[in-house]
Amino acid sequence: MQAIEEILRTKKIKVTPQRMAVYSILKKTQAHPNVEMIFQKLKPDYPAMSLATVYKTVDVLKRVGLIQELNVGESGLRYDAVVSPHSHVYCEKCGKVDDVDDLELDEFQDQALLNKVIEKSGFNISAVQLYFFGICPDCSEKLMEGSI
Amino acid sequence: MQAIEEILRTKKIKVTPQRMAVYSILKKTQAHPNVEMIFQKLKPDYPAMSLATVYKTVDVLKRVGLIQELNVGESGLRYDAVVSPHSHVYCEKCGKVDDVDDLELDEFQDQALLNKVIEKSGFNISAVQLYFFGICPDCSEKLMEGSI
DNA sequence: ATTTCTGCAAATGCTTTGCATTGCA
DNA sequence: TGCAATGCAAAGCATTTGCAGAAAT
Repeated sequence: MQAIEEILRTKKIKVTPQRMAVYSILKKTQAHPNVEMIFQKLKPDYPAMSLATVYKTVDVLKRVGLIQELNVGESGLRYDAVVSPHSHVYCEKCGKVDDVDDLELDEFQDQALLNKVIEKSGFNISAVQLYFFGICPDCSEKLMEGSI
Repeated sequence: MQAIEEILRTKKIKVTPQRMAVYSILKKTQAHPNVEMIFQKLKPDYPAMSLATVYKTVDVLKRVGLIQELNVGESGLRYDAVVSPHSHVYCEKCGKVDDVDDLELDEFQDQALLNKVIEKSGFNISAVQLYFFGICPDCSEKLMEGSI
C-alpha cells in the first residue's frame, strides 16, 4: 500500500480510494476476478462505485504494470496482481482460474524459449501467456456424482 | 474436402455449402482470421451469406474438432484449421497472428509438462495454448522509419 | 417428409464514451 | 485553484437469438 502510491504518483496518476480499493482486492485474492467480480466485491465498502470506474481502473493499473490481464476465453478478461511470469489453468465448467506455479517453463520462458521464438518469428516478444484448459477437481467430482 | 464431409455426416450434422466454404477458407489461410475476416473473404463467392451463419459455423466446426479457437485478446476470437498443438505470436500493433512451429515445447506439452500441471493443479487438462505477444517485423520496421 | 440450417432483424450484454460533478494535488 | 478522476446514462459493438423460409438427408 506504499509502493503502489509512489508508482502512481511517479507517473502523474492520481491516487484515489477507488484505485487503491481495486488494487487491494486483486492483491488479496487468488481468484483472478473479472471486472464484474471486482465490482461485486467492492460494493459493500464502496456502494457508490461505478462499474465504468472499475473498467477504467484496471486499465490504468494494467498500463502502469501493477497488474496483468488474462484472457482465458469466457467470462471476460481476468486480472491478476501477480505480474511475474506464471501459467494458468482454466476450468471450462465453472470458469475458475488457478495459478500453476513453479513450472520450470516459467524461468525457461525468459531465455531459451523466448530466444527461439524471436528467432523463428522475427517478432519482438514482450510477453508470454501459457494457458491450460480443462476441468477442475471440484467440477470433476460433481460430474462423477451426477453420472452415478 | 472428403474427410470433413464424412466427419460431419457421422455426427449427423448437415453438410452445407456455407460450412464447406468457411472450412475451406480456414484450411487455405495462415492468417488465423476472426469471424469478420472470414465473412469478408466469403462475400465475393457467397454474397448472400450472413454474418450470423459464420458465427454459427465456426462454433460447429470447433465443437466437431475440425478447427481450433485462439484467444489472443483484441480483435475477437481467431480460428485455425490446424488443430495439432502449436504456439502463436500476436502482434500488438497490427493484430497479426502467426504460427510458431516446431518449438520442442509442442511435443513437450503432450507429456512431461502436462503431467506436471495435472499433478500440481488437480485439473483434468484437455488443451493447452501458448501465446507470445510482441511486435511483428513489419511493424517494427514502420516504427523505426517513423521515429527517424 | 423431416429435420436441420440459413438469413434476417431484433435483442443481448459487455465495454466504452461524454459530460457534469467531485476530489486530488 | 487547476486538472484529472468519478459516476451516471447513453452509445457502441460484437455476438447471440428467434423465427420463417430454404435446403439437406
